[in-house]
Amino acid sequence: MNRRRSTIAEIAARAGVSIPTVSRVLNNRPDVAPATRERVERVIREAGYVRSRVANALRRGSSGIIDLVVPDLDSPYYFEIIRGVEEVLERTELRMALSTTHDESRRERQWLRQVIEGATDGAILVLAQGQSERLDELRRHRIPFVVVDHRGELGPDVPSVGATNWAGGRAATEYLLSLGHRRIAIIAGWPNLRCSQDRIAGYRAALEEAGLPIDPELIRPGEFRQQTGYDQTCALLALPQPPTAIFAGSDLQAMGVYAALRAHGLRVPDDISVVGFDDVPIATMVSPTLTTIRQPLAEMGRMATTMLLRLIAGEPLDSMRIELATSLVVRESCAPPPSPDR
Amino acid sequence: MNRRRSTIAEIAARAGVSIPTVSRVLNNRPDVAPATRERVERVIREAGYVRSRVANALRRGSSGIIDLVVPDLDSPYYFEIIRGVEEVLERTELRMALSTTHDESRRERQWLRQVIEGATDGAILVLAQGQSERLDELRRHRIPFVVVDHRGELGPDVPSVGATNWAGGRAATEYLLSLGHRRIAIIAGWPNLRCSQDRIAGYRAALEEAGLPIDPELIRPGEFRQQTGYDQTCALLALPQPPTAIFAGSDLQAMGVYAALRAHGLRVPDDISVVGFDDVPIATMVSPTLTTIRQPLAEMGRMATTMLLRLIAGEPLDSMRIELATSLVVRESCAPPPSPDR
DNA sequence: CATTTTTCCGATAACGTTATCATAGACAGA
DNA sequence: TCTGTCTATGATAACGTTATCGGAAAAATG
Repeated sequence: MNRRRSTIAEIAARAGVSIPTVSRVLNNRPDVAPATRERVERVIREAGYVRSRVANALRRGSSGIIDLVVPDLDSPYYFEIIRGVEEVLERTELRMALSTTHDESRRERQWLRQVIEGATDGAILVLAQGQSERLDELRRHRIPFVVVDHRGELGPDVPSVGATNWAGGRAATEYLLSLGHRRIAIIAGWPNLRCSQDRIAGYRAALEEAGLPIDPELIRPGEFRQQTGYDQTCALLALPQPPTAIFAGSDLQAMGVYAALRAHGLRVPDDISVVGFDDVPIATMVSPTLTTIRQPLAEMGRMATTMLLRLIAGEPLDSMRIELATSLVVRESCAPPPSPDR
Repeated sequence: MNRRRSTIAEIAARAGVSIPTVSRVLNNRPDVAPATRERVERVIREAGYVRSRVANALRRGSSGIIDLVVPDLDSPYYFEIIRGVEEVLERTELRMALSTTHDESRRERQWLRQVIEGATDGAILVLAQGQSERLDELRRHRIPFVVVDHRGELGPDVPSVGATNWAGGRAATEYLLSLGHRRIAIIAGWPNLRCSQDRIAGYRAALEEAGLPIDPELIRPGEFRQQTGYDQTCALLALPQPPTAIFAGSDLQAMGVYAALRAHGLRVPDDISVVGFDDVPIATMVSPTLTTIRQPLAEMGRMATTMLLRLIAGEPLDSMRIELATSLVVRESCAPPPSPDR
């Protein structure tokens, strides 16, 4: 059929109008006579014309693309966020460009260059530590952006969406305390991550409020991966006085905890209770189903996108930093500690 | 600092050369004197110049973006494919635009319009049924594309990547037969999906080869979701002569099977064996870990991307249709059937 | 030294759209 | 009828690049 991509000029010629008039029709401008509009629209339809976004972008200065940058694609955690972003974006004309940093310094600059070159309308960043110099660079290029769940320190003027980590840490601990647990271990993320610190602080607050001592042996650092859960659980079980409950830093970690406990012949929740963090889909699929602190990840993605859309539109933000509430989701993985006569 | 985005013209003026020369430096053309090149490069660096991809795209006719279209973002299945695509793309200068169809006819046209308007360099499509008219439209617009795991009938001239579903269905069935099972149920996807048909055909082939009768009651259709696994398992258990093994159509479905069996007080694999399909990460996290037919999803994504890159480069494809091998991954969810005296 | 080739660089014209401004005609009010 | 608004349209110039061509030095060749 039509080999080449048809242009606005062809349509204009065929419809017997000028080029700007076609443009006006395409953009639904009011100043076109109804008869003309109809004629042009018919020609457009017949020719199977599709307008070039590129040319549009060049002239208009906005590309219709927003960038979503995540550290990795290896955890359901990120996918939930991606889903939230997509949900909002699919109702707009914007496309989502997805890229990863892998936290390598080699690639650090690369994504930034890609983002800036790409004439993004804006960016949503799910970053690991630091990288605040990168943010400066984005700002210098006047690229609107929102940071999701930044794990480091963030300036007060940086638009960001997070979750109430402190409250989550406290809620999980309080719940375990209410079941009667007195030796509760917490496996966190890297100690230099803000969210880890917050959760540990919440954990300490709950213990202190209950008048219980804090045993540094029961606070274990690590990564948010399965392996960490496994390893640290083994270490905890080797303690002279092992914990009766383990609060993991992520649901993935909790899966590692499950595996380690099974390997030691311990049953959840009869012998030991487990609480996760995140509430990703797996939590409902394992047995026993995992009691966890829900982070509204998809909603964080949605919220960040909504904020970004406002920034792009030039509207002011109600608040620079938004923290969505975490909540305790009780399932089957917790029970009162085994009777002390054991 | 510099408020506006700097252009090639500014660089040219500052370096005392013409605009095309700057362009030549940017594109590493050989016909630039070393001294000039160095001078221009220095100015570029000092000015913090980044070239406009949009203008480049308009002039060159290629946008540097490839589209990845998936039906949904609600299954680890798609994420594995996305990961594979990303792995290849991150080594190139191309960006990935991710969008979903949700299999709604309302959105069907929309993604297509987005893809075509967006001046994509190419597209990778993970589609549900049908939609071959859409493919025609892409072809008409000369947009290179590759289809991943198309679930319907595909013309022989359509570049596509799939998995050996028939072999997978057969391998799973043979494995269960080798353990001594004689009543094996299969839960598949929609009967009109090609992959479902293939797997069922593989299942039948294995049974026939073993000289066993095929009981239509044991072949259950459904979706690839967890709920289907649960529902169909309940139905199977209600049979006068229930199966001793269940071959699920996806790992997610298998999770539903697990849940239903637990609800009926049956143990895996002691009372009943389960095999999944896909081998997504969950398979290793549940207990017992899931024996499954591995589909190399990430590799399918990688392969599709590699093929697309060739198409974009104008190189010929070795083969239009590539099927990657499925393989049986033996874990803990299968055992010989319980002794018949039960 | 004259001639050819090579190397480097600049003028200019695209790419396909939209914004700006100007203008022709229609219509109302005096 | 004249003047002044309003409406619909067209000419033209951008947006920031790259491709094409031509030409001036510089280098190679006779």
